[in-house]
Order: sequence, then structure tokens, then C-alpha cells
Amino acid sequence: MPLHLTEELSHDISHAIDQSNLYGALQRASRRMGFDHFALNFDLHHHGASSDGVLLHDYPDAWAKVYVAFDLAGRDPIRRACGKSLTGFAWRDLPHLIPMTKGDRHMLAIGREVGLADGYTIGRHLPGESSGSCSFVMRAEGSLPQGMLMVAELIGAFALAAARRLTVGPATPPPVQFTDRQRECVLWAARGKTAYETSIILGISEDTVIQHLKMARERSALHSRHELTTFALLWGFVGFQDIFPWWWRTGRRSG
Amino acid sequence: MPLHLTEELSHDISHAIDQSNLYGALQRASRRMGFDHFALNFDLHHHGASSDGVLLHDYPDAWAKVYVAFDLAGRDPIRRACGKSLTGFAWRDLPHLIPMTKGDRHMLAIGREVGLADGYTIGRHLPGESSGSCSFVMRAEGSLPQGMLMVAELIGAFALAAARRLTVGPATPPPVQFTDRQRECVLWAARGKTAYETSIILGISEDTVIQHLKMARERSALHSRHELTTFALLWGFVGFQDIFPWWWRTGRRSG
DNA sequence: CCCGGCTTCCCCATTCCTTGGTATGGTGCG
DNA sequence: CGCACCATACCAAGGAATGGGGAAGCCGGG
Repeated sequence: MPLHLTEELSHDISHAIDQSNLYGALQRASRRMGFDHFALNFDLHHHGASSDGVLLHDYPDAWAKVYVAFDLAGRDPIRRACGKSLTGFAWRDLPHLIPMTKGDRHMLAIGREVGLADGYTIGRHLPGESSGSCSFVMRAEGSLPQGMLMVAELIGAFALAAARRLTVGPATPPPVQFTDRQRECVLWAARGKTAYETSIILGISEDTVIQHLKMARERSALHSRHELTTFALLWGFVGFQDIFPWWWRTGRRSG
Repeated sequence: MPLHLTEELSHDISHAIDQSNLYGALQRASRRMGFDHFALNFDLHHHGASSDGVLLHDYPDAWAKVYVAFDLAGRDPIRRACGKSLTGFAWRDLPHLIPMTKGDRHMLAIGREVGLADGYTIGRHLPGESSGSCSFVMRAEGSLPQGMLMVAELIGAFALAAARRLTVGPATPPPVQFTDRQRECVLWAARGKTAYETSIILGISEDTVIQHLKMARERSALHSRHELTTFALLWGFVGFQDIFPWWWRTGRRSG
């Protein structure tokens, strides 16, 4: 029966043709699964003002303002936890996923006050393209509908896929291309090397390294090396794999 | 019934205590769902030689060599498609997900020759931490077990979570802790702001921002802002989600 | 109550990065 | 052969980051 339910609910979601459509389908789905509220947010890692992403929810009004404040400060613990779990998670399990600060606990406490007691959140990431999360929330303290969590897992994923379909469209090419040398210089920059050090490593002059980084910045329309390295990481021009194995191998420590 | 099946199969997988355990559970699960083969790979984005990731499969021997060759060259189209889909996908739908090159088609053709006709692959990513994929494969041309794809979706996710658990360990505590202010300053640095700009944003003096960043570097034993922002991204003190949606919202461009 | 940690602010010298140029040789393509 | 692009190298000025100091107030734990 639950699988049948999944298919029924996912049908509406997968066939949503716009955001209000998706909103309705998600609201119906959340009720059918036994939840009181839902929230879906989906952010692109690029694209300008035209398509900013998706934020759908039927949270209490009182919560919206609070949430925006926390989120703008980059402090939403639930969003952080989405980066640390491959499957959905219950909010009560947050401390097992991420280190909780005082501010985090404060935010959750405010949530409980306005009627968001516990929830189950499904997060998905496509490195360099988009991230999103979909939460199903209970108003009252008590247990989540355990038998429905797997259904929620699927429904959440389909909803995020739908949001992506509505936002991204067919394909997302990387916004720029680097030359080999540019990529190499950015890599050593991300590893923390200065232009001079990189010039020694690559056996070229310091000015050349600076030139490559200059060109890379120009292509990306960025104005600092921090942005450049972050940008390169995001788009996979360099990977954490490229940086950290090297980092740990070379006797570097950070704690 | 299928949901019951999911719970039964996921139990074994979620309780696997080592890789051979997981192998057996996955093999049983793939058979029960009506597939002929399975493959799971899971890669960490950091940590040195000791724990490089997981690769489990019961593919024909003939395929292993071919696969390794393609994968080492970073050319596996299925892995590429994992970066472009939020849900599982059938191999036959690859052309809808990614631009297929001649080499990609060649690889799939070889697969069909050795008895890997079509498959369903579930991919998951945690930006900055790990990526993995789990495939369930049919030997013969024909249709995938349609009624089982949602089950496969869940089983695949649980298997990846299990692989992560076996690889990463229960929790990888961050090697240092930042104060709220430090984290905030690092966040704005990662967003590309200078110390002066950050000071305006936070309403404090430029020297204070410099001081916070100085302390953060000291704790991390790092010597440049590039390393600091990368480090913060890796450990989840700030997330790509925190940086880029904001980035593109504020009129920045890069393409 | 005192101590430690957090946050805030200030100074200075040095190094590094950014931005604007110019210029050479090589390579691949039509 | 032009042409575009890449890799290489250099110059100069101004802005930003780094690494050393010092110091104040606040708050919570022992």
C-alpha cells in the first residue's frame, strides 16, 4: 500500500508544470503521509536573477521571517546537516550529524515555539550545479510517522527533481573553461601556495603564474584568489580530492 | 509488499559491519529485486592512502579491466550522469542526461558484449566530502524491473550510506572549532569579500575582522585565506550552499 | 572572585595580490 | 599564411593580506 501511495503521490509531483502545481502536490503529499507542514528549497549555484531557485513551504508566517534571518547568515543547521547525510534525517538527530552551536539550538527552539516540533529532511546535491532540501514537519512533539519515512524519502527526492526540472531546464554546461596551465596554477593556489612558490614548483617565472591566475580570474569575472579557488572547487576544475590527499601527505596539520 | 521488501533488504545493508558483509547484502538485494548484477563505488574527497573508498561489484571479470581503464581516465559516462541527476536513472536514458561522446557509446557497447545490457544507477554526493554511486544491472536486453525501481532507489541510497559509514566512520569531528564570529568572517571571505567590506557588513571595524580571520588561521594552522576558505568548505563550517546561491543572487556574473 | 575565552579595537612593517599594460614564440586551424 | 589562442616573461602602482605587538569590556565556569 505505501508503495502504491508513493507512486500516486509522485505522479502529481513529477508532472507538475509550474511551482504552484508543485506546491499543491507537495502539500497533498505531506498530508497524506501524516505530516503537518512541508518546505522545499532548491538553489542553483549559478544563473543570474532570472531563475533564483525555488522556495515553497506552508510554514507558519511567524517562521518565515526568523528563517530568512538565520538563512541569510548562513546559519541554518538543517541546511548544514544536508551536507553531511546521504539519506534523509530527523531533526532530532541533528546533533549526530553536525556540531551544534548555541545559535543552532536557539533556532530550533524558536521553531518549536511557532509549531515546528520535529521534521524529516531530505537533502540532495549536484556538485557545481545545485543543492536542495525538502522537509516534512510535525506540528506537535511526538514521533514522526515512522512507517512513512521511506515514502517521504522518495517523495522528497522526486519533489527536488521536479524543482530542478522547473528551474534548470535541460542542461547546465560549466560557465567557463580553463586552460591546463590555468587549472594547474589555481590548483596550487587552492593548496595554499603563493605565486612565487607555485613558480618554483612548475618551473616557470612568478610573473607567469600571476599571469595565468590573472587570466583565470578574468574568465570567471572574479576579483580575488579566494573566489577563484572556491569557484574552481565548485565546478570541479579542482576537487577536494586533489587538494587534501596532498595536504595530509605533506605533514600539514590543522588541529 | 515491496515496501516490506525494502525494509527487509535495507536492514541487512544498514547493519553491515564490514565490506564483505555489505557485499553479500547487496548481492542478495539485487537478486531479490530482479537484477543480475550490482556495483557500488564510494569515494572520499579527502583522507590519505589508508581509506581510499569502496568498490564492490559482482560484474563479470571481463568487465573489470575495461571499467578501470575508462574510469581512471575519468570517462565513465554513468559516473558523469550521476552528477546530473537527483534521482536514479536507467542507462538507456543516459543521452537525456549528458552529452554522449563516441567513447561513451563505445564503453556501453563493450558492456553489452560482456553481459551488462541495461542498468539503474543511484548517485549521491556530499559536496566536499564524498561521492558514490550504486548500480543494479540486467544481463539481457529487455526492460528493467519497473516495479522495483523505487525500491532500488532506496536500497541504493542505504547502501551508499552504509559504505560511507564503513569508510568515514561514525563521525569525523572537525579538527578545530571556530567561534561564531570567526565562522561569519570566514563565510564572507569565502563569498569574496575583503576585510574592509566584511567590516561594513558586520558593522564592526576592519581590524576586528582581520583579527577574527587571524585567529581562525591560527587555530587551523593555515597561512592564507585561500587555505582557510577551502578548509572551512571541506569541514562544513561553511557550505557551497551558503556561498553560491547568495553569490548569484547579488548580481554577480561569471559566464 | 579570578581566570579564560570571546569580541572588540588599535598600531606597524613586510609580503603578497591585483590590475593595467607590453611582448615573444609556439601551435592548431581554415 | 594569417588568425586565434596559449604559454611564457616583464614592468609598475596601489590595494589587500599577513604576522607581530597591545588592550579593553563582557560573560560564564571553577
